[in-house]
Amino acid sequence: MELGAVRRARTRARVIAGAFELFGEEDGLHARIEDVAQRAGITRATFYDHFSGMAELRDAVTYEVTHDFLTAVSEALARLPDPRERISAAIRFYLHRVRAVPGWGRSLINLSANGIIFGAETFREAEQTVANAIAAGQLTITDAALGRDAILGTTIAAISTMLREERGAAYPEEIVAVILLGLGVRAEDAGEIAARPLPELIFASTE
Amino acid sequence: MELGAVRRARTRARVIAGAFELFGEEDGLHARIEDVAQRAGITRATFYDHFSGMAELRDAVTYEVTHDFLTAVSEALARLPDPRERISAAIRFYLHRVRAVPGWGRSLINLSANGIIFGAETFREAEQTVANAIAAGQLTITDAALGRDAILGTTIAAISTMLREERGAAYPEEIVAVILLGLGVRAEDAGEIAARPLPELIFASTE
DNA sequence: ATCCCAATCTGACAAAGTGTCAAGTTGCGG
DNA sequence: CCGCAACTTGACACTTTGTCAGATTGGGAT
Repeated sequence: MELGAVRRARTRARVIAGAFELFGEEDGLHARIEDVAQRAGITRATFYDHFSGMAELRDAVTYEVTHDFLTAVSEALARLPDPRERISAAIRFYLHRVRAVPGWGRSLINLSANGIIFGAETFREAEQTVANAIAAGQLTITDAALGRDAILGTTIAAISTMLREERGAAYPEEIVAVILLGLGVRAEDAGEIAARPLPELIFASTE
Repeated sequence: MELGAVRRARTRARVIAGAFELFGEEDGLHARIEDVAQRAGITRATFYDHFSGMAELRDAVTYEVTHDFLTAVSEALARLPDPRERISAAIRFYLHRVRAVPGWGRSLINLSANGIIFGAETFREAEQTVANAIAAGQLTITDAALGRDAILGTTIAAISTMLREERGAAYPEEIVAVILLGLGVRAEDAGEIAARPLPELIFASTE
């Protein structure tokens, strides 16, 4: 191990964890470097020893906060043979997590500079899954980008709604049913798929 | 007329028009007060004589830029008896305008602090229209907020996509068909409604 | 135990942007 | 062509960002 590397890593982790909290609070958009440093118990100078500025911090927090979740989701989805069920499960994982950890959702929304919560990776994955479902003849639409827009757009709107107003516990399943139906899944299948038990989600312990 | 009011109004209009241009450009998010003032051909001091700051300017531009369009849309929709067709036409008005005037779409996206392009007014209208369609027995969903999320979320994703990648001229109609189908419009109706000729859109001449 | 060196702290600085103000100039409306 | 409001000029205080030199601290190798 490099000299002082553990201390450095610990500090970095404290900064990211603190910033994540901050971004998830009311008015988290307007957090200043000073606030972030104070929350982490360090000085501004030290902050700049770890990050070049706010943009880099945002990227780091985004990565740290989504990476475990995203890989866990990816792995869980990989075990589902039906593309339609993969779509369903992905959306429900997101929405259930937002329901369970509202600060996570708020942080995500605040982190996204211009409303695009989902990174390029998620973007491509969603489109790919839709393409697979199309290839399997499960959908009536023929444009994967169209399906991706419906999925991600509706999901982010649902997240925003769940954070703003009280929605029932069944909201994620209802959202999924509407999306699947829109993509052309047969009506009698859409509801059933949306209600299937979710596979277990195992997070990599970064401890 | 008050003393000097016309000059004042003209200056204000120049500021708003210039800021609108600026917001629609690449990197329009980071426009400074100085830039806005320069574009309008005035000094910073004069800017502050009209607006308290960036937030108020953003509000003013948002209002100015959407109000005519929104009222025109509202009026055009009012003449459509079928709630499903009102949903369809509203979405298509937005998407076609973005296609015709990309700067308008970029400005809207940049103006929205956190991705919520649509103001509270539009929010309520969308939900109300969905509620009407539900009451008319045209949809299978029963939750108007759900329909609103699907409509607005998918629409904003589609706008974002149209500004980023090249999409065919038929994209708006395809988007509408997916949304209507998702809400539970019968498959044979969804496509037909999405393709109906749009009513004329008459803007109030603010000249 | 203790020594080394990277990590952190202290305190200061320059630069950029915001918001305000007083005093002077300009141009529209009567 | 007069008066008043709109605008300009030039300056200032304040906040936030980003950097830096020098002092201090703490983890890990010996």
